[in-house]
Amino acid sequence: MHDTGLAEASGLKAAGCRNVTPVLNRIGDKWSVLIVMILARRAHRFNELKREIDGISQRMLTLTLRGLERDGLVDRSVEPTVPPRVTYSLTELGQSLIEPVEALGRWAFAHIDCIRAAQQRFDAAIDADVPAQAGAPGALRAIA
Amino acid sequence: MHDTGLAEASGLKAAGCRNVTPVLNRIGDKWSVLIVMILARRAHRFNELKREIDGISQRMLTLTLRGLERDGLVDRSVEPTVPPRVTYSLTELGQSLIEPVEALGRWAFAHIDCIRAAQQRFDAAIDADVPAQAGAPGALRAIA
DNA sequence: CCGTATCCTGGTGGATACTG
DNA sequence: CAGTATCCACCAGGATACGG
Repeated sequence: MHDTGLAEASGLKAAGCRNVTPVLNRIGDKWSVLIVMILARRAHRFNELKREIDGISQRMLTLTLRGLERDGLVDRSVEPTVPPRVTYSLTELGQSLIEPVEALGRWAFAHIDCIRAAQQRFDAAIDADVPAQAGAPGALRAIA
Repeated sequence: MHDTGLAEASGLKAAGCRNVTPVLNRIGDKWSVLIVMILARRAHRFNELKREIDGISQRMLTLTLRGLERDGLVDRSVEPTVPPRVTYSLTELGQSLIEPVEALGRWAFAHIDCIRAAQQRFDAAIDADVPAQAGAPGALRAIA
């Protein structure tokens, strides 16, 4: 395992985390990654995105798009026709994000079964330990 | 319908996203990645983690740890001494997460300046467009 | 030391109605 | 079409107190 990166002893610990955190906040939110992945295929217009995602509110689409634009990941171009024609696309920076995100996606895809199995084992163990009746004070089990 | 690669040029549709989303919810939360990265260096005991993170509440530490354990990323071992000695460490699965997360970390580190520059440009443009007086209805600008 | 139970607040995000 | 403005429900998560 090459250790070129973050987890190296002391140096990058705090520094590395402080750099990753804001990025995580962005890609960790409900819609950003999804939008980036959709725009990775091709540029989309506003309502095109809204239809494709379906489940997102206008508000959140606008907000997320603004955030991505602010971070320089997405480009917003307006053709001053009437009605206005607004097209969203990935910037170079945005495209460079695809690779690490896909790496994560591949990891998720590769291990999803493993994770689900672990979850079921865990939940089963809980039930075994706690044959408790309804209403009994549980053990912080808001996990399930 | 097994799509081996997540995002071939045109690929990555809903199926891929549904696999990534739960993972994103985990690594996207406030503490999970941080904990995983700390445990990547060495196993820690509960209060050791609490001290190292400092800013986290017991509640969230417990909750996050439980979540990671449930997903099979973290192993919790209790030595039945008194007082109890509980040690948390990464499982194999947990260790395999380090690589893609570090990839993201490297991306963040490499582009953080670029992002901050974009943000400042964006904010400056907003201020230029809106020399508005205080109290004026702004344009969804809860971004800054 | 390692948690759990309870209370409470602030922010996230959905629904809805309105505009250019 | 492409947003904005406003209201509101929900719950993540901090503070605190207690228990094995």
